[in-house]
Amino acid sequence: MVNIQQGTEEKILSAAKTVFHRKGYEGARMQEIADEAGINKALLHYYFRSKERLFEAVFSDAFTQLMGQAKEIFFSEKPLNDKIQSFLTHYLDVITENSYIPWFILNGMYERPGQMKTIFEQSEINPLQLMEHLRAQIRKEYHSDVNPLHVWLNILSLCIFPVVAKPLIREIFQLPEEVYQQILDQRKTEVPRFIANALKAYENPEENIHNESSREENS
Amino acid sequence: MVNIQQGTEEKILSAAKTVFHRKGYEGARMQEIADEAGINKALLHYYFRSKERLFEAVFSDAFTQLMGQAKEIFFSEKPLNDKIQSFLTHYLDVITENSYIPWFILNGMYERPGQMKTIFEQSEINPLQLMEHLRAQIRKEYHSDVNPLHVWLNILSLCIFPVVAKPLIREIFQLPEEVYQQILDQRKTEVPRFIANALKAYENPEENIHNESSREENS
DNA sequence: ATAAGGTTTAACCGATTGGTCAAAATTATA
DNA sequence: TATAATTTTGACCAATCGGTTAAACCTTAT
Repeated sequence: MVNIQQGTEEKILSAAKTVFHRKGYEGARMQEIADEAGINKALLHYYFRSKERLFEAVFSDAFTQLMGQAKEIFFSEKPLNDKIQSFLTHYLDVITENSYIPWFILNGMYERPGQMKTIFEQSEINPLQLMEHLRAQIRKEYHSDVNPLHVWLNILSLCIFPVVAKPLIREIFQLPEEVYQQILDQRKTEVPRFIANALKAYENPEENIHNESSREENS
Repeated sequence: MVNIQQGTEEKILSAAKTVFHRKGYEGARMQEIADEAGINKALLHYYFRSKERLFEAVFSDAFTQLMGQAKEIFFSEKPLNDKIQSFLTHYLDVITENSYIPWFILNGMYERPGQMKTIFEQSEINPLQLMEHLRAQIRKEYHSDVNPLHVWLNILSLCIFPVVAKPLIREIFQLPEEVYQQILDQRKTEVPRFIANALKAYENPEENIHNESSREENS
């Protein structure tokens, strides 16, 4: 009984993931999800009560899949260069299987902002601890007091944006899928190198508003 | 007659922009656009025939507004550092008035990929020329043969992603609107500096697949 | 064999949606 | 002033949508 029950529920989640990932909450149709799962539409409500709850289940899974391992990577003791390369490798592996995941997560923040809050509360990410860890690492490896939030934003930007913007960039440059994939593969080494070079030459910025507003610590 | 006609059409475009920017194609309602414009819903079809055509008109305007001046900036003879700062200043000014524009454009590529093609064909962007211009400039200013597409992707990533991901980052870090705005303002100088530092120390990558696949030119 | 519980289904519902239309109102022209 | 052209409107349409329900079916327990 348990096996059969989990079978249907997991089929629904897998189908919902496929449809929500490509079309977002508003664009997804419950009938399409049911068709994808090979079941009657009423079963969607039997197991998940509503479209919204089904979406939240899918979003939570996606966020965990993308950011869960990122936490381990960034809290490890590896050099920053290695961390970035590990994160990019992990991230691009996730993207290979779920190419819509970054757009899906960003889109979820726009379509259902209120509902996403509880998912982050459950994600156990401690951003301030992450910033402190990053700050200490930058000091040790690059002798710089740069605001770690900017560095972290730069790392995320360089890793995630080229994937999210893939349809746009491919259209502008008329690039085939496999050429763009090669470019993304190259970035596994390009991005860590770019960041390492930037940090090597970094000078302390004149002011540091993030520190002023969130944590009183200065050295 | 002409004045009155343009008045209604422009009211529709302004209202459509407001609604499409926030809710995307699927989430926007024609009745809501009509309400926003203060007119009867049938007029939307009288002037634009369909929801899709109205969306395309709005998308085209948005793309021109965001990337039109970027072309001038990047084809100018200014130093690269100044170009990036100008682009960021322009970009953040556009964002101040239309905060959803970057997401709207990226999202448009996912929601209506087919329809966006004609808009790029009309945009008169010559990406290969832009890449050559950038390559020459990097050689002259930084004595590097780095693939300009990577540099350009890096510039776009660092400029655009923090705006697109604003809801996500603010949620993760629990940042108030004005604190995040200050962070974005800081990036007007942080990003050009980060890029300049990275380029100063750049070493030529071992392989260069973009060149292999699109242009046979090597030095 | 029967009962209970869980799963599944076809049919249905009310609400919403993009789009249409004939007529009225307004504006422009002769 | 009369007519033509354009703009605007209220009413309406068919299709779609998320969700519900009673009944049938299947599995498990007694």
